Amino acid sequence: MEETNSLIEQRKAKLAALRAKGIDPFANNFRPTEKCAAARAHYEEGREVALAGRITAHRDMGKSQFIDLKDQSGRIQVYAQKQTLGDQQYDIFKHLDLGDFIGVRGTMFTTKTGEISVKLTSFTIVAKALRPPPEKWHGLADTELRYRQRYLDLMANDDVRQVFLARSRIVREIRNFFDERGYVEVETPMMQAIPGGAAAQPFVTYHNALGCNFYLRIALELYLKRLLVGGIDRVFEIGRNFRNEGLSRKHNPEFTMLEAYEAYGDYETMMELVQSLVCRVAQNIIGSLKIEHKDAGGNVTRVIDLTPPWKRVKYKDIVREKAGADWFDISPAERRERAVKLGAEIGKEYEDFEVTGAVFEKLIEPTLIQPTFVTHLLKEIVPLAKLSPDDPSTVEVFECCINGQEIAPAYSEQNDPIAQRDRLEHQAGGEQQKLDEDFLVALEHGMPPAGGMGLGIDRLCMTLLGQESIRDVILFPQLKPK
RNA sequence: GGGUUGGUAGCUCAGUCGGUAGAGCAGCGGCCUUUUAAGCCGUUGGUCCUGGGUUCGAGUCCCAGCCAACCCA
Repeated sequence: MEETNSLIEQRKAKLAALRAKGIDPFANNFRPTEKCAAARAHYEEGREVALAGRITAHRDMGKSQFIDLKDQSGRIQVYAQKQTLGDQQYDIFKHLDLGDFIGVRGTMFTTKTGEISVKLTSFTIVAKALRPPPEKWHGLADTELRYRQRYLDLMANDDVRQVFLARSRIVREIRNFFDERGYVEVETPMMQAIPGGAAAQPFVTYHNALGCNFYLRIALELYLKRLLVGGIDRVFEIGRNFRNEGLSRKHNPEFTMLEAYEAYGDYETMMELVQSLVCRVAQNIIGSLKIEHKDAGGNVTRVIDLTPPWKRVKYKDIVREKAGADWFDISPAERRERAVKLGAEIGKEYEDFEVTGAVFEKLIEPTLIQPTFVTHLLKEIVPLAKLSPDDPSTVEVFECCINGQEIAPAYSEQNDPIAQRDRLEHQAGGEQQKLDEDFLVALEHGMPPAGGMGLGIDRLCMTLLGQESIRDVILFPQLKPK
């Protein structure tokens, strides 16, 4: 059913009136010569310009009109006089609506209040808007409308638009970084018969012609390692992962992951890489290594200082610090009891290492606001990494935490096919179909030793752009269909 | 899954103790040829999220549901 109201009816009537005058309200015959921001930047009294954009404000002075014209680059004021346009054209111009797209030709001048403007000589309606735009001063505030109809959010809220333009620049800068380091960007399957590389619930879909189920990928890892086997020594991918889990301020079911693998590197190589990457992006895109996060009132709530070198701490050490120096010496039952006492939620089915993991997640991770590499996690947590030679209960791994969130895990990749099979079989717990046999075959053909890392692009953007919700760095976050 | 808060005009929001549904912006008409959240005068516009209930009477109180944000799991 088509929803309607009197404002839409009025605009449709205007549309019909324009057509009755022989005007095409959706004419595609206007070619702007420059953007609004460029026109303002290259001001020259009397210079002729042709600009196109949306009408975002309208000030009626009787025999003259002011409008604000806005395109992707910014806004510029357009001034129309009855005298220069003639009665007919002036009347049409006067009855344009907020939200309409028009093309304008005119000459540049400065008003007596000092605003660079365009004195209109002619205009073309290129897209009539049939619905009114959001309120000009307060913008669009309703979160549900902002997410469901993001185009309204982008048109009304300039700070929102800036966030997404910055996200685009961040991703481009990441690509430049890897390109300069000789990495090859690839694309691997999103639909996988066996979803591997992480512990997460996948989404299932069905392929009609092949007659079988596929899973949407939960990680990029196993395919990128196949490429190491194939001889692509430095490889990365930026792409969507899908995890069938709850939604929250920090979780969207589909999210963007960066993974990178470098042959003959290890987790230390990756540590340097993550630190350099994040610092470079911050410096070049945000313009600073000190990132301010603000509350709704604009007060600075915390400052994240990315200045290297970042703090390093071993997982066991930081756990001992918060959970007791004897944490790893007491019995699993005692650990469980103490974890509960410390306020961690412990599921009945949790294994011993998961109890420690819960303590880390609940008590430690949220406190790691400044960038910190937590290294040498327990081997059970990361089955695809190499064991540490000096403590084989841990692996050569780090988890990079910033802003109280994990944003980048990395490790020295396990390339011993027999050890890898043992670890994966142990993790699968006898469920043979969960084993990606082809990945193990690939390893048996020989994979060079390598360092690998993953980095959540959405969370990096939250951190760098001062956003407290993942929905504010994803253009169309998942919502329940209405 | 649990808790808290919210859903009123196209948008941003008021709505008192249960008693005729309000403002600003936007729209429409009028005045104004350098305004800029333009101004002034007039004016249109409502499934008060949905469905029940209580009541002489419900935007308001009660119950159930839907959607969202936040917190917790």
